[in-house]
Amino acid sequence: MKSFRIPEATITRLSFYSRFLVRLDRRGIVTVSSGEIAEGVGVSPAQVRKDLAYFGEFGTRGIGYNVKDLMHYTMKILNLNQSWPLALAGAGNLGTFLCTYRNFRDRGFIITGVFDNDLTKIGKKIEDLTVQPLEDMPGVIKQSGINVGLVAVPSRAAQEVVDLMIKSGIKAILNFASVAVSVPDGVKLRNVDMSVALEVLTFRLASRKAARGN
Amino acid sequence: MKSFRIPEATITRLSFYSRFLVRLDRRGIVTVSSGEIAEGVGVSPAQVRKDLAYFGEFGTRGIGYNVKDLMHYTMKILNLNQSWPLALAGAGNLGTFLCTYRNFRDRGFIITGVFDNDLTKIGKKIEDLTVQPLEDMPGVIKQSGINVGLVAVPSRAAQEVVDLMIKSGIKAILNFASVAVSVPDGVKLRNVDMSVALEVLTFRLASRKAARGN
DNA sequence: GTCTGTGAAGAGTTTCACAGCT
DNA sequence: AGCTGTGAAACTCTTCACAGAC
Repeated sequence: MKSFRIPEATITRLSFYSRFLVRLDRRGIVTVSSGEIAEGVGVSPAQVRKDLAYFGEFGTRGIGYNVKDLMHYTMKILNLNQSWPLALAGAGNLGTFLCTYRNFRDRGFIITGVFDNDLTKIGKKIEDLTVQPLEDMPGVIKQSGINVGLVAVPSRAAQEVVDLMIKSGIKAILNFASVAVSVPDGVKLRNVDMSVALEVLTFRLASRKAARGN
Repeated sequence: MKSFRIPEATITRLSFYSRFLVRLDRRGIVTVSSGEIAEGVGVSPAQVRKDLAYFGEFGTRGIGYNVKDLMHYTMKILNLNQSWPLALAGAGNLGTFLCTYRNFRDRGFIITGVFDNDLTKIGKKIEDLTVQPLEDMPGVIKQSGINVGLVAVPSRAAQEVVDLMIKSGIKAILNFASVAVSVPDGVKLRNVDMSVALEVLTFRLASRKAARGN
């Protein structure tokens, strides 16, 4: 544990390394080299070593890394050795899907409350959850000590919901609405927009004739 | 139109600029400055100007940019002045959600075929689509001239489905499975993993006590 | 005065290449 | 011999700051 500001990209890759190590561990593999990790997640071996070096010395020269140990280290760095309760605003198609999304549960993210202000949705059962009125959200967040919120409401309602979450004590927000929302200092925010990813893809696709590959 | 290799990040931002401009245009706003765009999408004004400069000179000094014109330019750069048919593999929770995802349609991405090899899913109606057997996918892709594929199958099946798509003539793939898949040169690939975004968030959340904010 | 377009400086990230340990 | 950990070099991306156009 040494450095100060760790690159965003390093954290993202750490998350991939961690998943890859879980898979190796399940297959009973004991030792792995930076080259094998690199191969498995699609980066360079030096990158893997540099990324890990931000957090300590986890390997053995001449040998590589112990899979179980490194898996635990990466999980610990990402704070995945605990489970994270989540508050979800929005019970439409996206919200409903997120409740069923296994990747969240597999990594310790548990949706604990679903909220909407649409009367036709309140009371609806999604998996083992019941959609609650939005005005109950602050109480539930405070009572359950939830720190992380998911915003899956229409764009026009996003800022309002974000404000309400922050007032309720939420410290980090994953925003699925395709609009920039503002948060005060100290609150972490990330946006996820699946169609942005598609647009990058179609841009590259069409420019492949003009410029060279990729 | 001048530069050669345009940064990934520039394309991503262009996609945000484009959305923001659509919104301005709907509100009847005629002119916008780089500063206002910057404010609206959360980047610096110089960044906005640099990004646009990769593709040409779209503004007027002393005035700013014409909203309608710049909107059209950005759409054209991203190849969104056409509609893109998509092939979707996987009709589970994620696949079903993607069929209903309005952000895709709004930007011209139309899911044209849904495929699965689960007999309990084949024949199921999702919106106006019917789930077809996976073995029919190559035929549909070729016949409809589909270039872009969405992979929403379980991780273990991802590589197999990707290979099938490529054999069928798909040139770009958006992979939602949380596993690295490999594609030959010339095929574009992007991965989307919503829980990675959450993990970056929880990392920052927990390290805020140790280091300084964000 | 306002705001764009851009070369140059600055900051940040990745790759190289090798010393050092097993 | 094999593989990690790491300074230094190379590269990429962002910000600065100002000339030029309105």
